[in-house]
Amino acid sequence: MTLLSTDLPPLSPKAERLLAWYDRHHRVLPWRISPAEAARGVHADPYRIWLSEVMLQQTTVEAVKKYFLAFTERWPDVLAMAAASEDDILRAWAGLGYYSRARNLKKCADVVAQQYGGHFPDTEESLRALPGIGAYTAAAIAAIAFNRPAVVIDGNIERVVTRLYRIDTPLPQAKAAIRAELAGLVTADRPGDFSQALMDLGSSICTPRRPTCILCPFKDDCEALALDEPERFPVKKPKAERPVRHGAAFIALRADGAILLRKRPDKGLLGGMAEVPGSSWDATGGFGPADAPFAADWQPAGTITHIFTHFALMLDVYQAQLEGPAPAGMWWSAPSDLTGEALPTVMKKAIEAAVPNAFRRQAR
DNA sequence: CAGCCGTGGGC
DNA sequence: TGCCCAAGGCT
Repeated sequence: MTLLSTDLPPLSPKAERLLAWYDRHHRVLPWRISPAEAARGVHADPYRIWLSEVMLQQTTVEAVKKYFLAFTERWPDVLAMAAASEDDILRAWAGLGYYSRARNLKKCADVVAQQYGGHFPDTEESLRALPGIGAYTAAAIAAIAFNRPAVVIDGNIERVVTRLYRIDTPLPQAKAAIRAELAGLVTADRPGDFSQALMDLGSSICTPRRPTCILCPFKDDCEALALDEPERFPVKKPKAERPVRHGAAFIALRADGAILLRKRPDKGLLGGMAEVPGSSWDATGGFGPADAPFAADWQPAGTITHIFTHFALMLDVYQAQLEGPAPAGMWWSAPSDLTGEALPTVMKKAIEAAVPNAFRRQAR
C-alpha cells in the first residue's frame, strides 16, 4: 500500500475514502484480481480485461459471467482467439446482443496478434485505435490492466459524479464537466482500483433508483444528497418513442427435424448472424406466404414480439414441411446442431413458436 | 451529434 | 405492463 515513489500526488480525501470502501466491499468477479493482489503490483491479464470490458458494454455483469467463462475456456489468450474464425466467435456470442462487438472482437484479436505480437498495447491512445475499443474501454483497460491514471467514465461513474457535484447539465453534454471533476480525483496510486471502486459504488450503492446513501463513503460530500434528491441526477434527455415494425418468418422443417437457415448480411442489425428465411420488416406489415423466398405449404404458427433498442418487432411465423437440398445460400441445421448456430434471440423465439423446445430437446 | 445497434432483469 | 437500465462503439 505504501507508495514507493515520493513524487506522486497525494490521494485526495475522497479517493482515500473510496479506496478504503473498495478494499472492504469490492465485488468478486471472474475477470478481476483482488485489491490485495493489485496492491502487490500484480496486474490483471490484459486479454481478460479487454474481453470482459467489451462484453460488459451495455450489458449486465450477470449476463456476461457465463459468456466470459465459456470464451476464456475455449480461447485462453488473444492468439487463440485470433486463430478462431469470425463465425466461431459469432456462434459463441449468440444471445449476448450487439453483435458488432463480436465482429470487432475478432478484428481486434487479429490486430493484436499480427501487429503487437500477441501483446496488448499499454497506452490509452494505442488501445483506443483498436477495433471495438472506444474512449471508455481504452481508459478502463489502461487503468485496470496497466495501472495507468486514465480518466474512466462509464454510466455508473457518470451517475456517481453528477450526484456528488450536482451536475444538472443533461447527458451527454455533461460529459465535459464530469471529466473535469473526475480528473481532479484520479491519481497515479491505484488508478485501476479507483475506477473499479467507482463502478462498484455505482452498481451497489449509488443506484439509479433508491440509492443506499446511508452506506456511501461519499455521504458527507454528496451535493445531491444534501439536496435530498439524489435520484434527480444524472439529468437525461427524453428518449425517442419506439416504433413498431412487422415482418414474416418462415420455418422450413425437414422430416428429420432439421430447420432451414441462412446468414444475414455482415453489416447492420444482427449482422453476420444466422436467421430463418423471412420477409423484410417495415411499419406497414401485411407480409405472408407470398413473401417467402421459396414456395411451400406455409401454415400460420403464431406471432412473436421482440423488443429491440430502437423498434419493436412483430413477426408472423409460418411453417411448412420441406424435403430436398437447401436452396442456394441456405443450409439445413439438424436438431443437434441448432443450439450451436449463431442464432440471435429473436430467431430462437421464431423457431420456438413453430417447434416448441427446439433448443431444449438436444440439451446435454 | 444523434441514430443505430440486443437482450434480460427489475420495479 | 411498460419503461428504464446495464462497465458503449461506430458512423
